[in-house]
Amino acid sequence: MSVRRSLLAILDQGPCYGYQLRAEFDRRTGGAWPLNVGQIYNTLERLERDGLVVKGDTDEHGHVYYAITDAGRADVRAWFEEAVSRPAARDELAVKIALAATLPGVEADVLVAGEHAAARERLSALRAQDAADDAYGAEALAAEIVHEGLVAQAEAEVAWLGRVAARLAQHPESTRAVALSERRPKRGRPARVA
Amino acid sequence: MSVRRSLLAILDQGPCYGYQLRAEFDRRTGGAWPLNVGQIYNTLERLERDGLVVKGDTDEHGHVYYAITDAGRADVRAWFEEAVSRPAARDELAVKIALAATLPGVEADVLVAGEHAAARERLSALRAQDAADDAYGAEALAAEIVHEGLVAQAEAEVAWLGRVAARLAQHPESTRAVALSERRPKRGRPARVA
DNA sequence: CGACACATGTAACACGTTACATGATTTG
DNA sequence: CAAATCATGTAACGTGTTACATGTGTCG
Repeated sequence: MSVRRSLLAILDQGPCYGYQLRAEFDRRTGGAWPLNVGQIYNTLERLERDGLVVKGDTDEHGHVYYAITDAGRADVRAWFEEAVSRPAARDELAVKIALAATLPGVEADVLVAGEHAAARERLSALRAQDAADDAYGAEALAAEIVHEGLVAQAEAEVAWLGRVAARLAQHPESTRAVALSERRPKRGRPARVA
Repeated sequence: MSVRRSLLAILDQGPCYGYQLRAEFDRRTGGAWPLNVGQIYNTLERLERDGLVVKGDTDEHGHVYYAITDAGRADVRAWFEEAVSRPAARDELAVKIALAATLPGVEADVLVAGEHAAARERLSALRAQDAADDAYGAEALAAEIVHEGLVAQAEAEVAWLGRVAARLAQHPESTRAVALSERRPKRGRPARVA
């Protein structure tokens, strides 16, 4: 949903053609998450199908411009007005760690140590690189915002993994991993209620 | 990729039937990210198609068991051995904030304030709830690990959004938002190189 | 000329997600 | 009995992602 909404938000500034959209997206998000061009055209087709943009004419250079519609504008406004829903997606790392800690036969401590090291390395790499590479003004601001976000997330991850490692060290595997449950219809956690 | 791998990791403990897999996944991930049952059967089909599991016979209760194959075991081992790739996905919040900060006409300060408030609320809610509800032993451990991860992430998000808000307050919109670029083939960021 | 960036597009696929249909069994 | 849970499955869809085909223009 992120790419789709982003393209729409950019188109809210005025008609754009495909390649231009990628450039705009890239410079406005600091170049993290590079976007495959093919996806732009794909997404534009779907946006048109849904009535959020319309395909305009081709200009003298052969550029095919797309323009946002009223419905599209409404969608953008809604996106910017509502807060994003969190935690949106299953976090692969969290899921993996949780499973590793509870599945017998998995060396959770080793696994966590590995992830911890990897996280620390990512953090170092992030800190080493200058956020505002060659950018100026607003583009530099965007790059810095994104960069700071990535750093904050990496820091949190490192701290969390450290705590997990400590926790696991206290519990021997035999008291932490648990085999598959036998059928136990009512026992165990009751059904989730809203 | 997270669900698929998780189911495979559970099946590595022994044959399971669909409903059982959901229960195992749920209790081993602390009940965050509840999993739709339909998805289990879906995923099992795809895993079988890829030769990572095989569909076994039906037992006396009508339960259809699936068993992992050697290829499946190799896949699980690889998952547990390699560190997850990060930052994996485009972070919707980061993308949204970055775009809001650079697109003219978007009240980025208001938007960030809203997200900041929402993030603080999420953090409060997380802190209010007891991680290990009614769980015991290993299941409680899993729930706590996941819970701590969510808290750490929420804390990082709150701190980051606070910094972003401060940053935006220093820059008036006129110096931060930037209109769509005119065609500038060579100027601007050079093409990404590996 | 040859390489490369610019530019548009198509086709296929992966994973995740939900809605729905169906039936057996349990339990208040 | 009725409602809820257990259980299996199907069909459809959404976004994201990649690989590929194709052509123009530019520059060393």
